[in-house]
Amino acid sequence: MKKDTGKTKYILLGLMAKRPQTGYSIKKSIEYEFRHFWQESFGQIYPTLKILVDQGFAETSETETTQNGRRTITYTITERGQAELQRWLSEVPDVEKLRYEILLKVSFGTTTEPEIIDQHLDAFIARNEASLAEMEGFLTVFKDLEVHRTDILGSELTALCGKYLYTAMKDWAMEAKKRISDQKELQNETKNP
Amino acid sequence: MKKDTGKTKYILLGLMAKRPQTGYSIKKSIEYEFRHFWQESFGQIYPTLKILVDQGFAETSETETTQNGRRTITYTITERGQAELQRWLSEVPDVEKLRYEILLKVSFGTTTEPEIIDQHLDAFIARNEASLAEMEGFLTVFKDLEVHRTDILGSELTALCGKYLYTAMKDWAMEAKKRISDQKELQNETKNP
DNA sequence: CTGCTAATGTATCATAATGATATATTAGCA
DNA sequence: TGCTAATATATCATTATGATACATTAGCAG
Repeated sequence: MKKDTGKTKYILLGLMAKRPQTGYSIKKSIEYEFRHFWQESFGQIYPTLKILVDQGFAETSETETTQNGRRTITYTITERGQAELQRWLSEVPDVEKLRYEILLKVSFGTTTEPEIIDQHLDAFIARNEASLAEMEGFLTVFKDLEVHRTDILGSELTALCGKYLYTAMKDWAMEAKKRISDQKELQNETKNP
Repeated sequence: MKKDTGKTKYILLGLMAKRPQTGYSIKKSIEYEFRHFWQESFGQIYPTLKILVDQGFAETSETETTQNGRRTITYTITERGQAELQRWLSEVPDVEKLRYEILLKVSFGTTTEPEIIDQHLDAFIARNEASLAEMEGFLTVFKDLEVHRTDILGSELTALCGKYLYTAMKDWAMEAKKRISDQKELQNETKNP
């Protein structure tokens, strides 16, 4: 009987609050704006949309065939859905969950395989620099838009978070490389005095 | 037939490579050292340990009753397990997965509920400051240890990553608070000129 | 105008991960 | 003596992930 949906429910409601959405457009929106901090799969999105309708938080304007002839189901948030979104917003957010595989490798491999770890760190730095550039691109776009447009502040703060995060991770990786190479030198000195 | 175990397998192997472990000690080790960047549940650990034995990557020295009389199963990494660990170490690590619920709330709520978001950000800052202090505590301990001990470099780099991360997140949240309050002021000015 | 690929769209499934809970023993402490 | 916390193994329902299947259409190259 207890049909709940974890956190997926709320990102769907939040996106529907901006405009009606299809399952596909929700997936694309998350990939575009939240990819770096949140991810959802079709396997979560479609079933959750159905549950939201069951619970009265969303409505379908099922246009079996759109102007193009392609079958689409558009979901719109209801008033109850709006209320549910507000209720969730006022709750204290959960502690964030991270899974940094590179950290496991660094931790387990620095002493045995310093060269490999060094390569991983190089790739990690490149990846973080790319993300950083993406975030700065967003921020430039937002800055160019009208100052008084309040509806973009949310997106701006998301990009800003990315900027801080990716800068920090890049800096960490550079420092890590240095410490690993320092250690290697130290070991060489002890061997060949 | 295809019995795989995702990433859980490798953190278990990595920890077993340091010393033989029980399921419980693995859980505690992860909570102690990797909590901030990786988490595993008993629901993953115990079944995975069995699979590792099946696959020949670990061995049990099943002491049905230890010195204390409590039943424990100690798992030791095998040579095959060591090889598997090395194989994984040399693979390019996956892109990290994050789930920052606060970011969703900030994104969906800044304009409609600025006061609530401000409170969430305060709590977020406090939480990140606490984690930062924890990381700095670790780093102090490591610095006090012998310089030539290479086996702690991994742990040190983990803590350092935390230091960078939590500093960045704290700074972001402070900046976010400022921008939200700036926006509120702007709105008030337009209302009462 | 034909054929190819990419994008849009809905949907499911096996696998993996989470969180809670059950069970039992022992250590420490008031 | 009785309480709570820690140690230890284990399972289960719920959630989440990643891959795949299927169908249509838009755009483009030959």
